[in-house]
Amino acid sequence: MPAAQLAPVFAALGDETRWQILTTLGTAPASASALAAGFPISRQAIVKHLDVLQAAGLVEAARRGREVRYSVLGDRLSSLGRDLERIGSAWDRRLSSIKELAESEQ
Amino acid sequence: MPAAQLAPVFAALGDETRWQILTTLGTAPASASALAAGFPISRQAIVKHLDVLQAAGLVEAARRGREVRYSVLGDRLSSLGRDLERIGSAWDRRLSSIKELAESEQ
DNA sequence: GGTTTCTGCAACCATGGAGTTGCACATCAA
DNA sequence: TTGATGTGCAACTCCATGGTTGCAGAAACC
Repeated sequence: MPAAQLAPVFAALGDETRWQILTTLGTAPASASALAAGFPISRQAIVKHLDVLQAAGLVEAARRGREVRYSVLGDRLSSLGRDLERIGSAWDRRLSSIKELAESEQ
Repeated sequence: MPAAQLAPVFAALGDETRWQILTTLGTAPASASALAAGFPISRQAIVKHLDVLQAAGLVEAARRGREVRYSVLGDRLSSLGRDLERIGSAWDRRLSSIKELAESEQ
């Protein structure tokens, strides 16, 4: 039953800025300051977004000297995608069987 | 480039109550009033959630007499899942190639 | 017709979250 | 040592959103 606790992860994905951060990190790992240089918002705002993404397990942080380098976790997104696909097709199967039942009872 | 405009859909999915509504509708279609009977919140709150889900294309509404019956759109969730899976594995491929490059340059 | 049962609209409240600024602390380079 | 760069912490503002209540209108049932 992996359908539980999906909402927090989707909440993390449900922000346009966060998606831009993710796609940027999908290109190459980067620090919060480096990211902030390419965005119209403050470094602190970027850090907050990174915290959210990290809490959702979509990003990992690695300290290297005085800087913290963030990398995207693509496999997490992939497995999430597979979960979604499974759930969606399960719904479809169930609803189509209900439909058939209704039609046969008509 | 289907990576654009994903955030709004995930924003719709990023609410626990909305997930409960979706899974309930995944069992069988229902009206807002019928749904509200099974939730600790008002019918109006349910209606607002259904509006959000409908705007995200995750649910469809069909008027039947005086009631409006909502059904979940499983194929939408499935295709969303496939998109996610694709994006995530693309990130993984790119990052692992960067890693190899860094190691060979070491 | 009268009553019940749905839906629809509007106003309202309160919390969370996205963003800001300011400052202190740590690390690297000169 | 000094300066530059990067991070961490805290307080603050603003508005989107999840929730409420109240009432009016339409459809079904008696």
